[in-house]
Amino acid sequence: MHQPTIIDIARQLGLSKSTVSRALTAHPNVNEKTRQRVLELADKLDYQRNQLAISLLTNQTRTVGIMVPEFISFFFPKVIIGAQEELAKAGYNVVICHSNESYATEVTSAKSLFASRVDGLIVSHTKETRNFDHFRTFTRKGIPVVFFNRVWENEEVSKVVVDDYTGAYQAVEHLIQTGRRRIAHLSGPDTLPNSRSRLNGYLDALKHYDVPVDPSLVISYDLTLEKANIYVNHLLNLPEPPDALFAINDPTAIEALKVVKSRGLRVPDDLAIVGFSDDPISALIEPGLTSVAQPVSEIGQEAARLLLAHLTASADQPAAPTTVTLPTRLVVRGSTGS
Amino acid sequence: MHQPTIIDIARQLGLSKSTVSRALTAHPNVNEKTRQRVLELADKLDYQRNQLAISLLTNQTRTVGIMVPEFISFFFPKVIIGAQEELAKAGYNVVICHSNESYATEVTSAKSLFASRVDGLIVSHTKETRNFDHFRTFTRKGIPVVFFNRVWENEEVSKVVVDDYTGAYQAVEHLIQTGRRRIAHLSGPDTLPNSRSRLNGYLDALKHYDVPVDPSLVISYDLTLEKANIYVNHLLNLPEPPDALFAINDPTAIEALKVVKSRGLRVPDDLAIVGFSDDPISALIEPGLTSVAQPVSEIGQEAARLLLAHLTASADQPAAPTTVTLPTRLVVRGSTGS
DNA sequence: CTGTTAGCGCTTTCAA
DNA sequence: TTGAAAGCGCTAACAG
Repeated sequence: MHQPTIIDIARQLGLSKSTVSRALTAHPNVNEKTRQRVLELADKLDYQRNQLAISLLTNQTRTVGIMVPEFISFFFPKVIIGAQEELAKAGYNVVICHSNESYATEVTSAKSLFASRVDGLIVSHTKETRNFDHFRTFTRKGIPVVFFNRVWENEEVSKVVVDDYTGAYQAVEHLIQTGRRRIAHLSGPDTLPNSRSRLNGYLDALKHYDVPVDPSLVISYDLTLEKANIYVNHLLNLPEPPDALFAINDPTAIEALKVVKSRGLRVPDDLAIVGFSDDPISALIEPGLTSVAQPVSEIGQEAARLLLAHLTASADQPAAPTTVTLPTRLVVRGSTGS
Repeated sequence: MHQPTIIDIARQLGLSKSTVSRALTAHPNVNEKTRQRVLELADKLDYQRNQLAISLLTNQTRTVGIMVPEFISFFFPKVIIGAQEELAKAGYNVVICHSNESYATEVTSAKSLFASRVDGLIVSHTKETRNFDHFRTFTRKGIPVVFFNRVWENEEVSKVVVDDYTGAYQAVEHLIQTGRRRIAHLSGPDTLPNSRSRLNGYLDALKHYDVPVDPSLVISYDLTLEKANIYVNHLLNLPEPPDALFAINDPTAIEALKVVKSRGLRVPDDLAIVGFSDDPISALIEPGLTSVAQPVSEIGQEAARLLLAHLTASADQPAAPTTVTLPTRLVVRGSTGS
């Protein structure tokens, strides 16, 4: 099972390996006839270049790592595809790692990506991540890291986020303007910046419309569906239950919808519901789920563009860390209206 | 931005790089004190081993490539996660490629994975793939390739499939037993083996129950939702429209459901619908979609196990190509019953 | 246009 | 227990 190398080709053709290398890499300084002979034999031997050797030598792999906490929901796969398209145009390959929301796995993956010398990193971290040392390993060595969705706060790295605050604000505004007063919020862990931004949007909308904030209607939880189920039931069991729910994301909102239905209540009459991200499922269920849409593919594209900017920047002319904020858009469906 | 190497450590400690290498790789023949000194300095310098160099030398990357045609639907991500879990246990990393159903992309990805010397491959090919030479590059060099879902036919490679035939048979049997006689089938391209198996299950079920086969009710298409929409409308416009539809997959079935509803018809009264794969969405929509469930994670785990068997087999004791067939299970919901 | 040489970072004999 | 040397497959000066 010996894999042919340029030395095999060189020997069989009575050439030096440099010439073979040149012929194979479309180097100008090679006799056209020589190149033909090399190409032919390479084809015949089914020669496949060894990228490991090249990367070791050139000190670049032309590979980018993408780290996400999960990729079962539509969001992360779509971001990845968006990023991959941009990266592919520039000749970069992509290695995808999903941590399954586990900090330990994230650290291991980061180490492994570093060991295989990726040229850059695009990251949305786990909900457990509080220590970012495994990413500092990269930045300290000048390997660019771009965050999206869940971003490394107070750090000089490029980031792509959406306007979570305004998205949340508009969602709650919509609920108020359609007559709701007791609006609950199922929020994510406050380690996640986007979770906090959405909470702030919620609070400010209430404030702006003089709707009193009831702390018992604001619950922060760990984003598991089991907990969502428990908390929605808890809210509905309250002596004064909410008349609306703004959920941190669509899976939570859909879980809420199931709970409401299973209790024989109606959406939106008994509880209006708004989600976040506009998962395609939202349009398929009944009633349709009102949701704050994010430009998902664009997030990936933007992250890739920022990374490429850093990748192509020269050492003496480094690209400055940039934060790109993309707009959200409220999509109104049956879960909040008629 | 110089990355420290074992030579840096060796120099600073007045050792040879061999000793440093031994200390770092937990080799037994190193003085414990020496090891401590090395480990300490490595930590201080933030030394990270260069996997490229190791792979080049050892001729193994401990990396496995997984190639899928898409990963927006729940199926492929879940297979990947299942495979990844198994592979991680054995100390293998995973590189994920999605071809976006493009043959050209698949070929490019395969070349790139080969160039970076993955130790093995797990593949579900695109619907366009008819030429498998890019996979033969691997098998010919003794690099194991395991197919799943969409498999390389008539080839001595390991495969993981589900019992598509029986799944389809039971779906159609269920439709017949609940009183349907004009059962349409939206089938996939006949380049895909599983598509043909499902078609055969459909045909045999009709035959077994003496339901005449009407060729105008069997439509093979390219799996795009736009076409699905057109063909469902076409079927409903027939002078004698079908009273049931067996769809090749859940997205198609859900598209059909939307079409039926948009025409003011009812499911299942006017058209009963069955899908394939039991996408989680199927339980969320109304009516719930009857579907043939596959053991998705197990497909990935099984594929990983087969690959590992090949990976750990010695050259003189190679693992034999094996085909694993996993069972399907009909999940009945509102789209075919009350 | 082609060959020679050095070396990317690491592991692994073979000697000491 | 440690060091010296060879070499994985390749590219890139430098000479010729």
